[in-house]
Amino acid sequence: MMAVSGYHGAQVARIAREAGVADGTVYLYFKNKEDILISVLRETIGQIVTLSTWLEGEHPEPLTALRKLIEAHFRTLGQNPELALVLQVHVRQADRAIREQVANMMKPYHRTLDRILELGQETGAFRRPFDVRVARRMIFGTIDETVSAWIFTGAKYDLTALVDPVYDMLLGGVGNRS
Amino acid sequence: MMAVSGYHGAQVARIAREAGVADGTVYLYFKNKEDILISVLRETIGQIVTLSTWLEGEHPEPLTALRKLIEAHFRTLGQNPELALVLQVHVRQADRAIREQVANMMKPYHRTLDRILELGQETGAFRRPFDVRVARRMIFGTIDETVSAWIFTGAKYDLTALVDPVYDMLLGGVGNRS
Amino acid sequence: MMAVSGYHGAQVARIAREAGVADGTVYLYFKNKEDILISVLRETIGQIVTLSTWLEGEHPEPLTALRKLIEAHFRTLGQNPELALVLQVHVRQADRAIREQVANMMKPYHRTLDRILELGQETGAFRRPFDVRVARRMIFGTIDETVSAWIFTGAKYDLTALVDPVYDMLLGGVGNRS
Amino acid sequence: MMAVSGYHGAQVARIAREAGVADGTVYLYFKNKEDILISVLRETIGQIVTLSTWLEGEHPEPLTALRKLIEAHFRTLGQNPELALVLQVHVRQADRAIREQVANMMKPYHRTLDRILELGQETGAFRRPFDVRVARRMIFGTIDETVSAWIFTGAKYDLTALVDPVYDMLLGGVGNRS
DNA sequence: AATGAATGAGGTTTCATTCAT
DNA sequence: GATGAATGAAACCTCATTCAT
Repeated sequence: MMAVSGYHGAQVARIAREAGVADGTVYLYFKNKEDILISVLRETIGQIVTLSTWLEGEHPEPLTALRKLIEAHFRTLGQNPELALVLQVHVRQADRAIREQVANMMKPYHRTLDRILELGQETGAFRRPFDVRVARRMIFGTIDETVSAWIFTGAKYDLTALVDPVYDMLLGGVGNRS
Repeated sequence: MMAVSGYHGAQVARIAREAGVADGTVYLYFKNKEDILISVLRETIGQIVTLSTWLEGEHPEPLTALRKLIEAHFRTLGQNPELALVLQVHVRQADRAIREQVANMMKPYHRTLDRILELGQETGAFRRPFDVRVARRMIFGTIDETVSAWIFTGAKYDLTALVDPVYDMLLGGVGNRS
Repeated sequence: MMAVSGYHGAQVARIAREAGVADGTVYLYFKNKEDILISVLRETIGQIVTLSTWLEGEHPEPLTALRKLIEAHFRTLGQNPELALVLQVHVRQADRAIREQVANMMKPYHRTLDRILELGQETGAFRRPFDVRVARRMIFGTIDETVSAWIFTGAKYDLTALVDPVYDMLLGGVGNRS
Repeated sequence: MMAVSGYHGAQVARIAREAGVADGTVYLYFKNKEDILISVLRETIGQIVTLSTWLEGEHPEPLTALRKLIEAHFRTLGQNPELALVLQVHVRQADRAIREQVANMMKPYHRTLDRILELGQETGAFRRPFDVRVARRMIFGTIDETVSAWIFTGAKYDLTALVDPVYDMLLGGVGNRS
């Protein structure tokens, strides 16, 4: 009951209407408006986080793990532009408290990335030396910017088609090493 | 008079208070609330955009141009955390109209990046093949995420110290090509 | 619910208070402040206009029609001093846009008056020659001034008692033709 | 200095600009905004009132006096549409206190009208019986409506051309006495 | 005498939240 | 459980008025 699908970053009245219930009914399921956003986020972010952790276990090879991670991220949001909109746009409209909660939710994801990177450096799959935090921010920033660009242009193309180009780009960088 | 330094994101009353003037005074210098934000942004973004264009002309060598671009971006925002906060946080809280104006302001910057990338591919400074848009989003996304991380942790360290690590990361990627 | 009786001319807060509801409640029934005034006017003017048109059809005899018109006008406003106050005072405080809408609402009334006057001239009930517009303005101006005087003195006496004196006055003028 | 010509029913800033002085300067000549309106009114109404009293003395014959009165009224306002606008429109936008002051200023005018009417009834120039107040309201209402119509259509035609038609109308009424 | 930048009270409108039904 | 009419705090903005220069 009361699927939190229709969060458009708008008035509670609109959320209620899109969920097909009365305004007051919303408050039977959520404490307040902030709680609605948090719930939507927990659901979406949780999905990505859970998937990333599971993938890490499933694919011990760092290169494969990284590729699967990107794929999971793009697939999850690509299948649900509405939720991507919330994540890329509306979260940033929220106040400090919410943004901190989101940051906390994302932490496992960042730690997974860190572990993949560290393991890859140990196994020689990734080159040395680089600061793991810098690399993590590059990976996350690139994914984030790619999703945002996709959202802002109207989510018209297939996001998963960018998994390999982005993966290659992150792996090889722009420089010509030869 | 009425320096636009104190834009902390929210009510006109707060902006006025932080600027040390009465509510109504704000409207002697700005048409409306949106105008305040746009003004702050034009100033900051304009600075980055102008600098990037100038740097491109000054440094014909693509690798140097890219490094200088990152340096200019980090230096401009690093010197003014307050404005960085507006750019990284408050712009995204604004409505569609403002975000589109910001996107337009940023276009020259993106085009500069594209030109640097294309030139680098021609001269062999950058490797082939890669999609310029994907590369541009990686570069911009990485810079953006790096600045955001800096802001969210309280702008405590020196942002320009990250110019070289980020530059190297973007150039080499995470992969081990040997 | 939310009878539009309590329009006393000024702040929405006052209108709300006099209607016994909260400020925000007003906006459940009216789009904005202008809409409140327009609604009150449409109701009152509509009543007078409708009545005048109906009377014109009912009483083909121009003299009777004119008398009935004056009676209808005085009776409608006489029964509702509050609405008369709005019509005689507050409309004139409104901006150009509203006054033009009111002028449009009144047009059928003026046309009815014109038709009665023209018919009366043809049948010989009214004297020739006179400019219908001048006559119409005399009739309307006299009615209007009579109502205004009644309002400004506190609506203490019975307005309908003036139907015959005004009717006689308009018919005979002040001059002594003998 | 500071001719009160440019009262457009608007902001003090506009009045000041049209008078070619700074905002603050207005307050050297007027106590407050209400005082500006009152001054403009005293000037205009005073002119009409003075003229009407003088005319009454100058023309002992009631019929002539009435005609001269209408002429004075139309000529005064006809020569100065700006002031007519204030009188016909902006006064009615003012609050109760101002309207009462205006009513007081107009009293001598109304008394003059009353005296002319009473004298006319005694001399037989005007017919008996009619209630002087009803007649006065007819005369004043007709004049007022005629001026208002002239103003609202943009003050394009010559108002004084209506002196005789209106005078005849008021004298003869619409009825056919034969 | 004159200025005009600054003020801040007060107006309209929105919308998250409540509660009687 | 569900409703949705009603609420009222709070936001933006205007403009008559003041006062240091």
